[in-house]
This record gives sequence, C-alpha cells and structure tokens, in this order.
Amino acid sequence: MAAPQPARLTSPSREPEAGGRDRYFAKLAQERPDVALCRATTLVTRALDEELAGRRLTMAQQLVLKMLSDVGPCSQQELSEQLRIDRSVMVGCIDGLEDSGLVRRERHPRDRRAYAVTLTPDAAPVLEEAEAGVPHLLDRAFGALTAAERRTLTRLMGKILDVG
Amino acid sequence: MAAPQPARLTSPSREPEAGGRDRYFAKLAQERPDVALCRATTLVTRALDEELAGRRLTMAQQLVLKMLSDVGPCSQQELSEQLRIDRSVMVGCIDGLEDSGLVRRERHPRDRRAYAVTLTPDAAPVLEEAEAGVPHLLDRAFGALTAAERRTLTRLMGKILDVG
DNA sequence: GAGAAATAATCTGCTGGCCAACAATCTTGC
DNA sequence: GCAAGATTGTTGGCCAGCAGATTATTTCTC
Repeated sequence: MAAPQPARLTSPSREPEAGGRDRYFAKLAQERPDVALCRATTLVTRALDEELAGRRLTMAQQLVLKMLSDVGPCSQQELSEQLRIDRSVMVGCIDGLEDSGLVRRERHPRDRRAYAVTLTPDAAPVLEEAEAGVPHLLDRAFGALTAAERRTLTRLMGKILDVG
Repeated sequence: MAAPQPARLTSPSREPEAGGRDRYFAKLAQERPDVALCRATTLVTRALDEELAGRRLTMAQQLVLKMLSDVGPCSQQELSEQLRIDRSVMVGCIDGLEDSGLVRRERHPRDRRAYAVTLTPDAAPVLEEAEAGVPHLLDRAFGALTAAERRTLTRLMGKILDVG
C-alpha cells in the first residue's frame, strides 16, 4: 500500500523510534475524524466517571432530576427520548432514584400505561448540589479547550445531532 | 431549582407542547458539551456500524491492517497503544484477522512474550478496498459538517487527545 | 361498541469496551 | 546470578447500548 516496509521489529527496550511507530496515533487522529471523535469521547467519559465516582448520582440520574425539575413530571418514555437514554436503561435509572427517595412513580392520570415520574421534596437539595458540581465536571473533561473552543465544539455537535 | 413547575402532565395525544418539553434535548445539548459529545458519538458510531455491516472488516481490524501496512510488523501491545484499543479487545481483533488469513502471529525475535503480528500477501487487496471506502464512510458519519467544520472538529479532538 | 393496531414499561439476550487477574517472559537491583 | 518487579498476551466479569418479546393499556377502524 505504502512504501516497501522494513520487516524489522522494535526491540523491547525503550529506544524512541524514529519511524513514527510510537507517534502513530497522532497521525491517525489527524487523518480520521471518526477515530479522533470516538477516542476523545472515551477520554471525556472516563473523566466524567472519575469525577462522579464519589457522588450519589450517576450522570443519567442527574439529567433525569434536572429535566423533571425543568419541565415537571414526565413519563419514562419522555425522559428516554429527550435525554437520549435507552428505555431499558431508564428503568434501572429511575429504580435507583426511587430507592433513594428522590422521585416517585405515580400513575399518569390520563394514560395508565405510563408513569408520571415525579420529584419528591428531598430531590431539590440533591439536584442543587449536583448542578453546582457541573462547572468543575466540565473543566475536568474539557480542560484542554478554551471557552470559545467549547462553544465551537457544542455548535459542531449540535449540527451532528441535528438540533439548532 | 427553576421556576415553580406546573404539576401538569402532557396528554398522551400528539399535541405539540409549548413548554419545550418536546425540544428539551436541543436545550440540553446546547448547555452541556459533555452530553452533546457523547450523544453525537453514539450517532456517529451507529452510522459507522451500519456502513461496515456488509463488509468483511470491523473498524478495529481495518485500523490494525492500516497500521501494519504503514509501520511494519507490530506487537499486539504496540497496536493497542497506538490505536487506543484495549489489549483484551485486540486479542479477538487479531484472532479474526488471522482466521481470515490476513495476518500471522509470528514470534517476536527478541521478546518471546510478544507476537510480531505480520501482514500476509492476501491483506493488500482487502486493505486497499477498505481504504477506498473511507471517504464514503466519513461522508455518512459527518454529512452534517462541511469540510472546514470537519477540520475544526479534528483540531479540537486533537487537543482533547493531547496530540499536536 | 368490538376487534385491530399502536404504545408504555419491563425483561431478556446480545454485543463491545473496560478492568482485574493470571501465566509466561523479560528487566532490574543487589 | 538471582530474586523482585514489570510487561505481554489471554481470560473472565461487569456495565452501557441496543433489539426483540411480553403485558397492560390506549387509540383507531369499522
């Protein structure tokens, strides 16, 4: 495909390689936006997980509380759709919140197939604490980007997601 | 947290909601670059998977062949590090390529712990075909972005990944 | 109305990525 | 030269995301 390759192998010792074998990823990330995107997301996800490790809520649960606080009681279906979390994952997510006493599964008054997931009074302080940690979370995940670059990233993601 | 929420629930019928309940994701994606990035990557990954569905190679296998072609025989460790694919995943990846007769696991001459994963002659045309499909793949994944935007995205991902 | 089709929540199974543990092998410190 | 530690490939376990099947309920069609 490319130039005839030497059949030589790196020795196991740590001599810095001239042929770019040890910097191959940098080249790959420049040529393949898909790979760069996936690997960067893995890093960001790991940073988020580390940051959330000590806290009471998972990211999904945090988003659920926030949406309930913003728009009022929702069915699991609505939460799933708007937060882009799979229905089957949402079940366990709400289970956890219910066990912690932060939401209740009430019946939807007009559709008894659906629940009306509703915040309890206990949820407010927990949500507030979680929201207060978001800036630090973002700094940890996107520390390499300036504020302007983060806005650019948000705009590009918005186009891929087809929102605005 | 926000304004006092109405305890009202959406009726099950499909009336477009004024309160932004049905556009909540758009707002979320604008406020939370982390969520936007993760959801966009899910979309891109799905597009890639659909595109690769009919082909012989997975994305990981394609990257392995390309790297072997570019830098010559490598240990699985080197492939793992540079392609950012976990060692345990790399095992199955190379297994598949070996079963297809595209690579061989030879012993590393100086380190008998490691293999020297080596391309076979059969690999060249398969890799060439895969490489030929990359532009179409990227168009499918990033169709919403212009060429300039794709370059910007690549640059931002590079900063997160700390490469150049 | 009555039956057919659609929908909400749930469960199960499948896949893929990540982490911990393991045996074989290499490297290092003394 | 030898024991302690690191490294390579491998396996198995865990979790998220996704599709399919199921049950209860609602909506649509006649």
